[in-house]
Amino acid sequence: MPELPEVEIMTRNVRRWCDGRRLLGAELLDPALGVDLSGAIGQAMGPARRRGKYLCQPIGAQVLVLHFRMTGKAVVESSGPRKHARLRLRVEGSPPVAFVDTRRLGTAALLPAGELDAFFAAIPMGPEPWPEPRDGAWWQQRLVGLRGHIKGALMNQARVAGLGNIAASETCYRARLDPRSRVPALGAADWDAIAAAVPAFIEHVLNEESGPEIAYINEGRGAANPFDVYARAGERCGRCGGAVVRIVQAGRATFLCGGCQPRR
DNA sequence: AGGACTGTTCCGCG
DNA sequence: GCGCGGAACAGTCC
Repeated sequence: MPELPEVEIMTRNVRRWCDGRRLLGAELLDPALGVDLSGAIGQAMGPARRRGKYLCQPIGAQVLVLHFRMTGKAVVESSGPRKHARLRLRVEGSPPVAFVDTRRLGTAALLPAGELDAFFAAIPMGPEPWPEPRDGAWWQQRLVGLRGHIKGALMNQARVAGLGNIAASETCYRARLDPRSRVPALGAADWDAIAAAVPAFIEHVLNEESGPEIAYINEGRGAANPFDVYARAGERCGRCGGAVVRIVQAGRATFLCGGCQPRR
């Protein structure tokens, strides 16, 4: 699924496609999505915003909340209907905007704008790591009490929102930290390194992937891999020349350089 | 054929 | 009670 930077890109795109325009119609192509937009037809759409990995699109007095899970995307259908579209919004003066989601794990909800805060309050989701500056002390405080490895801790949405499987590997790489290091073993310098690595990674992805549609590196053969270690097992580390390896943590793939990410 | 996959939630275990 | 890891969800692509 899209992680924080990809959802940020999609949010900016949706804002450009929808903000200030009227919703002319909605097609629910996958009833399992379970969202009824009939009451929102004709309403003006406001600026989309992001919270964690959620995208929120105001429509009149309501908000459409999307979560993309593993394979979801918000796309503009400028060249016709897309395969795996689950929901299509017809937008005044703009091509349709579709929620495309191959594996259909994504979710959607439509709620009164006034209930959005309560909606998020009911989801265990910590504060945003970006764009507000966060220092090492902030990170240490957010992850205090966790005893597992740092990679899993970085992905803990209840502590800090938005970082996913790729961000966790890439953050550890940038921080020169073995992702298997236990949280209690980290020192002040490690927390500072994490604090610097996270925004650097997010902004790198925003620069690399911004465009009308985010690309999954395992999708087709087109997209170049914008990451330093993710999906680069067997390649050389661009920093020390060591070998990038793939390991499994909690059932998920982790990538790291065996040469320059010592364990704490 | 079998496994992998940018996420979340539920369950059992320690 | 809390934290952790595995399984399940689902479809496609090697």
